[in-house]
Amino acid sequence: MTINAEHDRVISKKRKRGTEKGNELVKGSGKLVKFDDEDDAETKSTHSKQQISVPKPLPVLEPQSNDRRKSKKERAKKVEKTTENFESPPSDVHEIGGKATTSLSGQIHRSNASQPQTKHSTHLAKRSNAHQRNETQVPPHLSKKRDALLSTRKALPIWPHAEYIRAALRKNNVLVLTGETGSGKSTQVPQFLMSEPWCTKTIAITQPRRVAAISLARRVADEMGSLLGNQSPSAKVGYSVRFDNAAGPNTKVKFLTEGMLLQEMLRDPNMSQYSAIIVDEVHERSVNVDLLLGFLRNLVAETDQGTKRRNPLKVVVMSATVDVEGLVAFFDEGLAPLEVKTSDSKDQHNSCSSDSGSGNSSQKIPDIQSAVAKDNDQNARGTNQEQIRTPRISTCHVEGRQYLVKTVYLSEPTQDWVEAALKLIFQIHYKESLPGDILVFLTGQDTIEGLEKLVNDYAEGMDKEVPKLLPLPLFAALPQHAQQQIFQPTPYRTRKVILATNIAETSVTVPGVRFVIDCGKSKIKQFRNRLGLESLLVKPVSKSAAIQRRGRAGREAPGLCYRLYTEEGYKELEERTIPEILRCDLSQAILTMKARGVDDVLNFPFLDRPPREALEKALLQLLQLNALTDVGAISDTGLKIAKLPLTPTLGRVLVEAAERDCLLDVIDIISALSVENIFLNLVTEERKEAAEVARRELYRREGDHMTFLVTVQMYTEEHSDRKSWCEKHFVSHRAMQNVMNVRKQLHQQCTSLKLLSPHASTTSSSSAPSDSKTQAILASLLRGFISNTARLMPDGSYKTLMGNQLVAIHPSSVLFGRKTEAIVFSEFVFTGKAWARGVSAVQLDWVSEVVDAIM
DNA sequence: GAGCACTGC
Repeated sequence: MTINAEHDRVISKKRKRGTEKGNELVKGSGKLVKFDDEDDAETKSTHSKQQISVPKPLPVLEPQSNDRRKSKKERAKKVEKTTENFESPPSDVHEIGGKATTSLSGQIHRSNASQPQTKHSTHLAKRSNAHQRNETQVPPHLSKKRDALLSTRKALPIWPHAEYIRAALRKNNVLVLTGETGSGKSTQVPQFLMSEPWCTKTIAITQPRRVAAISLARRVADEMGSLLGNQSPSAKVGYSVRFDNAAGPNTKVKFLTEGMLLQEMLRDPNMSQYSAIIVDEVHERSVNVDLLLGFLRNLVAETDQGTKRRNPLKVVVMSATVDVEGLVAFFDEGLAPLEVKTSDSKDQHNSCSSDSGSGNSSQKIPDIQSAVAKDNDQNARGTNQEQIRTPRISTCHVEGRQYLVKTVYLSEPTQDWVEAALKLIFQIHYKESLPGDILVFLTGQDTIEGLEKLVNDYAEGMDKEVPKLLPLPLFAALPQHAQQQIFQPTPYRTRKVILATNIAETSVTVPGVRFVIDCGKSKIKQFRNRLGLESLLVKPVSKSAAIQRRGRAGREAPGLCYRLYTEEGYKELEERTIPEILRCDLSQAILTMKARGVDDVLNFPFLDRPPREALEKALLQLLQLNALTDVGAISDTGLKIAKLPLTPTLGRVLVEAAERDCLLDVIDIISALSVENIFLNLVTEERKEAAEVARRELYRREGDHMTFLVTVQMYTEEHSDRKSWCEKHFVSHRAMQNVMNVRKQLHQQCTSLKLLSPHASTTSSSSAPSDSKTQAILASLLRGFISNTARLMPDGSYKTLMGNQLVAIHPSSVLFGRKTEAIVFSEFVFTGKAWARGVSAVQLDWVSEVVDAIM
């Protein structure tokens, strides 16, 4: 049943029944099977099953005010009690001193350190304090904060492992550290290492996302009693993300995004300013992290052989889930074969492991264990003698802090998980007392908005005694202020229902969630090499993603996770999400490798090796862009492109524009292409029509790219009130601010790459672009996007010039519905149909001109 | 005729 059909059904039913309310919902719903969930969802079959009883009559709800206060008090009591009984931190104190929760605007909501701040006077604390005193004068308010935080730090599961971690890295250059959410690894490990004898320079610690890098840096600065790098020259903690560098001359611990470190690596291949690189959140397996690990493996192998660096580079690889063996083998294979011999390699794998987080267990330092010897290594050397492996890669595992979450499956599979989710939302709402918000994982904006409407419609008919339901959508394209709503305190007698995409899986931590509903699907991007087309389709999630989603229910208290699929369905899921590097267009990654000096990309140490076809396709593409020479070496053009924060195609467009004397215009266009949609997505017909009129002065018949140019130009020329200019034209002000950031960065980089004269004006000509200018701009676009061209067919459809692939102009394009002899487009996406987005009209002979120039 | 999950430089 579609959302709309369901919606109609609901409405008509509501009209008929009037007062029967939400109870109706659960009737006829598939029965749910419930399992007790220990740690391991995979072993369910042995667990006792129980049928969830379908709709109880309306639960009698106690007066909420008392109820809520009482339960809070009770919980507080529980914390105290636990603290008395155990030396280890109470499990209620979740993530103390660990990650700060970040909202999307970068605001930080730190978890309260509810740990009583008693005076600890262990020798560790003394040592730490004395150490700090000797170094610099710390302003009193900073040292006060630092001392207050110390007890919280000591309560972290990772704290007892400090000495082990230090010893491991004194002995070996590589440490693989697994630690679950809340273990404190991201904040503590750099602090453990910074006063080590080998640590004469900076420690870098990478994060996949900007907000994480910034909030962790703030947290660690507080813990160390330091300012941030840009606040004072003496600051010891800093961060570096795009558009925001807060690292100072004395920065000892530097948090940065993976992409930022890769860029630094292009300038300084040996990472000579760092003593250690900590790569965090490796399990997310971004393309950047895969490249980093490959580069680091080579670097470690080089320093292992005593070249280039004075002190060997230390590498810590940190990951949440366990693929220790794989990571250990990965780094070990890079090292030179060892001469010595030893007994059975299997027994050598003893690692440090925390004692279920109880904290006081591991004061004794375990032996540093060795990497597992690889069989094929031995075979390669053609000897029957057993090889000795001196320990070379250390491992360590630290428990996290997570409450138990029960998992509930459907007893029968369902096609309509929107309906199933709707039923469950109300079932939970009627059955479970407050507080406890619901987080629903859905696939996209469409289903989210559909379900939001359904929940609202149903909720209208609820009894007045029943607490209210507040559905809140959450997806990346949602305006900032709307996203902020999930961080607002829940109103009195209300339960929030957050309807989210997988943005809530990693990027945004939603507070207050006790119930998770997981539809088991998500939209996955997959690049098709042969067509040069990326598809975005709804696919089943992996087990690890499902586990991650479930974990969102247990961050503040024990929780419940409802999976809108059967237990059998769960077992059939892939173990892990396919790493991005196996799914994406590799041209940018390959260019980065070439720029970093990797000549033989086919034999680059990939953690997961992309298929040869994908690598070759990317090489071919780079060759076509003249980023590589005929022999496959990086060209001058390629080097320039690699340093730009753009895909190789867009980088090539920019270089071409410099030659065709339209660089400033093309920078404006590319800046607009680099951010999310600059034109607001409008819902109602009324607003859509109003927008059509208001944007008339922006739209250009040449297509989207010239429209972007005019929009950016008019925006920059608006000096009085840009915000109201945006409102007037139904343009996203936030997107335009991002455009201006990118534009400024591109101006700077083009200047330093000598594509732009330092004296050039920073604004493109304000008057409407002449025909010849327009043609130069479109020719530059064609140079990069020559394979993204299509011609009009007699039947009115478009087919790509290379590949004869059917393609339609996307409804968001200003050329939507228009017929023109040929088009060039900057995006080629398949979502049920092949769409061209970012489309410009061109003439066929321009296309052949560019083709001739390339051949 | 109809629609994009999420990061990052």
